[in-house]
Amino acid sequence: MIESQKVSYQDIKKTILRRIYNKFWAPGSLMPGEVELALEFGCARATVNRAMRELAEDGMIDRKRKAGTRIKSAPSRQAKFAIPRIKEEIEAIGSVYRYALINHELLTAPDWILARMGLNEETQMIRLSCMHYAGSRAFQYEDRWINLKTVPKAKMQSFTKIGPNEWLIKEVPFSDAEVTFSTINADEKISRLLGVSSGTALFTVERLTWLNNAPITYAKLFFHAGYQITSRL
Amino acid sequence: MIESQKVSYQDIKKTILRRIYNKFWAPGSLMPGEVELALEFGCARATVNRAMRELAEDGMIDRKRKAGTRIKSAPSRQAKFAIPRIKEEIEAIGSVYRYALINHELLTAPDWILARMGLNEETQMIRLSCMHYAGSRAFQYEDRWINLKTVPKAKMQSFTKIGPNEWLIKEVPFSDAEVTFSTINADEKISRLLGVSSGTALFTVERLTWLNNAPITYAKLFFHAGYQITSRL
DNA sequence: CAGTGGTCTAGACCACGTG
DNA sequence: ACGTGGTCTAGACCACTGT
Repeated sequence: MIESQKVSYQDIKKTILRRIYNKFWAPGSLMPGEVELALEFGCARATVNRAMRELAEDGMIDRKRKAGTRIKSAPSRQAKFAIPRIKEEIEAIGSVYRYALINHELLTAPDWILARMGLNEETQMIRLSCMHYAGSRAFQYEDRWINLKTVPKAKMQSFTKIGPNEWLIKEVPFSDAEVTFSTINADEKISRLLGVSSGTALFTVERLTWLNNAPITYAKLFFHAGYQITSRL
Repeated sequence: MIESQKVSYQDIKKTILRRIYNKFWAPGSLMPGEVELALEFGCARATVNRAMRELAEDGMIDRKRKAGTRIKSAPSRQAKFAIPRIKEEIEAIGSVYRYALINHELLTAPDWILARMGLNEETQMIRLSCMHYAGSRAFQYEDRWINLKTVPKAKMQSFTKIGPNEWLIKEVPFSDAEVTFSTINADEKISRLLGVSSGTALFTVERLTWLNNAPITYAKLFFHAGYQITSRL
C-alpha cells in the first residue's frame, strides 16, 4: 500500500480524536508538538496546526505556547445554538407568520433596564410590546426596549407592520450580544396573551446587544407553552 | 506612512466586518474574491482565506465555489453555550458540591426511551435517579438512562459516590450529542426533591449522546427554580 | 469549461510564557 | 533564554459547481 493521497487536516483530526478516545495519550497529559506530528504524518506543520487548532476550538485539547498541547481531562464541548429569527422559525414549520403591535411608548428608562444595560445616566427609550403568531396560534410575546441614544432613528419607526427584531437586524449592526435562557410561571397578563392558563411554565429568552459598548436593545421573549430549543454537536 | 506591519487575518476580518456594517457591500450581494482582496490588502491569499473562512463560520457570509462569496442578508449568528459539568458549575459559584443517589435499577427500556434513542429492539438499561446539591440547597434532579449494550461496564458501577455524568465523561467517549432546553411545571415528586412548591416553572435540559451511532445515554436534568444559562457572543 | 474557494507545502519570523 | 504554538508567504494543485 502506498499513501498516494496527501494527508488532509481532517484525517489528522480524526486520527488524533481516535487516539484520545483510546487513551493512547492519557487525559491531562502532554501530546507531541506540531513538528513531531508533522513528521509522523508526513505532512507540513501548517496542516497539523490546522487540525490541532480546530480540536482546540472544539474543546478537546488545551494549547499553550511553550507549554505544549494537553488532552483535556474533561472535554468541554460547546453546544452551538442558532438563534433563529422568529419569522423564519415559524415559516420553517410551515405556518403563516403574523405580527401584532400591542403597545408603543416613549419613556425614560427605569433603573432596572439601565442596570441591565450597564448605563447610569437618564436615557430615553422606546418600549414595545408585541405578539408573534404562527397561523392562529400565539407563538411568542415580546417585551422590547430600544435605546434611542444609540439608535435615534428608531423614533421615526411605527413598528406597526414590521417587528422590532426584524427592523433592528436590517438597520442596526451589532458587535456583541448576550443571550440568557430561563423560565418563569406565566402571570395573568402573559397567560392571557399566549392563551395558556396562569402559572404555566414558559420558556424565556433575554437578549441584549451592543454596538461597540453602546447598548442597543434589550428584549425579553416569552414563548408558547411547550417550546423547546435543540442543538446537535 | 509606510505599512511596516504585516497584514493579519484579524485585521482583514475587522475591515470586512466594518464594510458589512457600513453596507459598503449590500446585503445579499457578491463581494470580491480572495485574489482580489489579497491584492487590495497586500497580503497572501491564504491570509484572506482564513479571515473569510472564519467570517463564514460566524455566519456573516456565505461561500460557494465558483459562485463566490455573498454577504448574508440576515446574519445568523450562533450562540455558543458551554455545557457545564455540574460539579464544576457548583464549585465555580463557591458552593460545596454534594451528590446523592436516590434510585438505581436494571430494567428493559420502555418504548419512549427506545424511540428517543432511535432503537427498535428490546434493550437492557440502567436507570438512575440522583440529586445534586450546592451546599445545603438542592440544585438539580437527574433522571438518567444508560444503554448497557453500548456501555456494558456500567453494570459494574454502583454510582453511590460518583455521579453518572462524571463517570461517563471519564469512561466513555462520545462522538455526537444532542441537547434540548425546555421547561416544565414541577410535579409532586420533583417539587419535593427540589424543595419548591408544586407547579413551579423549572428549567430542564435533555441530553442524548452517541458513540458512532450507538446510543450511550439519555438524561433529563431538572434545575432548581430560578436557574438560567447565559452566553455572550 | 472555467472561475472560485479549499487545501497543502516548505520555509520563515514572531510572541508568548515557562523555567 | 528558548521551545512551542501562532501566523504569514508565495506558489501549487484540486474540487466543486455555475454557465
